Amino acid sequence: MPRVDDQFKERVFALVRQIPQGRVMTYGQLAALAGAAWAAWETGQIAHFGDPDLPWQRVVNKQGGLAAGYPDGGRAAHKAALAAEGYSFTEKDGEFYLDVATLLWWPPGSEPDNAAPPQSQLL
DNA sequence: GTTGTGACTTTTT
DNA sequence: GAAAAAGCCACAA
Repeated sequence: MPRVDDQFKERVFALVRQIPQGRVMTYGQLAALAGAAWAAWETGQIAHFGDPDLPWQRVVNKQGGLAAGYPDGGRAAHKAALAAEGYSFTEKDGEFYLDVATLLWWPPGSEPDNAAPPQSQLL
C-alpha cells in the first residue's frame, strides 16, 4: 500500500498534461494543486521519473527560470524547447527566465482571485 | 536481493 | 541572507 497517496503523482501528471501551449506552470504550483506545496522538489523528481512523455518543458521554477536538471543539455535544451514553441523569455547572465506574470497558467476551476499575484502565497 | 545515496524546487526558521 | 527539511524513483555496490 502506498505511504500517502499516489494521486499526488497522478494529479501532477494530469495538470501538466492540461497545460496549454504558450503557458507555463511552476513546480510549487503543481505541488500546491496536487496538495503538497512543500513538495515542489518532489514534483520535479516525479516529473523526471514519472512520465517523460509529458511536456515538462512548460514547467519551470517559481522564478520563471528553466529546470536545472533538464535532460540533454539541461537549461540549454529546455530553453530551446521553449523557444521552439514560441515562448518569450528574457536572458539574464547566461540564463533564461520566463515572464511568469504573463505566462503563468492555472487550470480551470483552480484559479485564485488573482491570475498572477505579485508576491502573495500560492495558497 | 537488499541497502544507501542522489536529485529539476519551495517553504519556513 | 542562509540553511534545513520535505511524498518519490532509479541506479550502483
